[in-house]
Amino acid sequence: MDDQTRMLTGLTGLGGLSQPDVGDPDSVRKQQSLGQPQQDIGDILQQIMAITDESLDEAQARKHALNCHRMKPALFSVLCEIKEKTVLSIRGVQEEDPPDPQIMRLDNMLLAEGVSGPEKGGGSAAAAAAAAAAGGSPTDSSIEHSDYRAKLAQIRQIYHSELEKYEQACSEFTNHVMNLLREQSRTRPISPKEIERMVAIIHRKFSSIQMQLKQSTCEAVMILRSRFLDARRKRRNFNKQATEVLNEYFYSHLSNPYPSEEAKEELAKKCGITVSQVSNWFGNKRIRYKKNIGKFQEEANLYAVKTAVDAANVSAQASQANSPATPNSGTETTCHLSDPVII
DNA sequence: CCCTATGATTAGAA
DNA sequence: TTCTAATCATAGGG
Repeated sequence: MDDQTRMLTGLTGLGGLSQPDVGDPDSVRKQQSLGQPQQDIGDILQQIMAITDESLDEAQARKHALNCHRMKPALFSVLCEIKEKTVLSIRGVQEEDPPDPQIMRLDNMLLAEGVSGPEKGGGSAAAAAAAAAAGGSPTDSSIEHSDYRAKLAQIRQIYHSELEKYEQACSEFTNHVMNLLREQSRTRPISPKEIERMVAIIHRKFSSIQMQLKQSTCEAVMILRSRFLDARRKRRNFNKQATEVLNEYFYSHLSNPYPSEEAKEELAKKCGITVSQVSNWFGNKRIRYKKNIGKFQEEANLYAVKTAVDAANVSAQASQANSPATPNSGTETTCHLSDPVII
């Protein structure tokens, strides 16, 4: 609408070209009043005022008339020429900005914290449940962990929905502007470069909003993290079962108590703790055992017996599966003798 | 309270 | 990088 007005006034300014098409009812009076500038301005004002009263259909009709005017191509080429001259000055304004280091830093942090990027473990609740199930019984540490994860997931969700909203708004706005420019390009010359520039400006504006979002998300994660670390400082002992599993492994590999990465992972899963906790445990255990072997002798014997008993139980269970009434399933030999079973 | 056990953190070595 | 060794900070028992 605004552009139409400009177009119309522009044309009238170029020697009343539009008047025959526009159908100005006051054209006669206007010609008469050429010698009186005040009167002329009054007419123009009236015309302008009249435009605002026009219905959309009328405006559309005017636009169409304008586009079909016989002088239009000539005018258009003149405008193109003018544009050609002025575009050089516009080009100088164009600035090239490399990826903002600030936003890159924020991106990296969000990625590292698992807020952006691919979803890990498919949500906090599922992950916590999986951890609890793997560990047999849910430990305090896993509860705290799940709490942290839940909070992080919440932040993550908000971040993503906001980001999506911004992106949608940005593309919508860009589309709108592009359509507007395309529409305008029928009546005034617009180079693709200009459209590109416009889009870049819009994107810059929106990315500055995104940066704010990223910044506040980072802050939220930092606060959550510090609170979680504080909570973690309240050390919880591992549950009995976990300690047993770890000790069993330790004493049955006493000659080389260095579990491989895979073994650590399995132990972690069995105990419902993290791999680094397993590493910490073995680190502590090795050094403390080495420092005072005597103190741990009793424990060592206990676990040596335990593993032996467990082994016996395993074979006993295997035999019981076929004859549950077996009273003394002591050794492998008795098992073999009482049951002709494949183990 | 104190004392010991124990999980976590750290610097530095391998 | 992982591992050691020292150390910190808390849990838990008396």
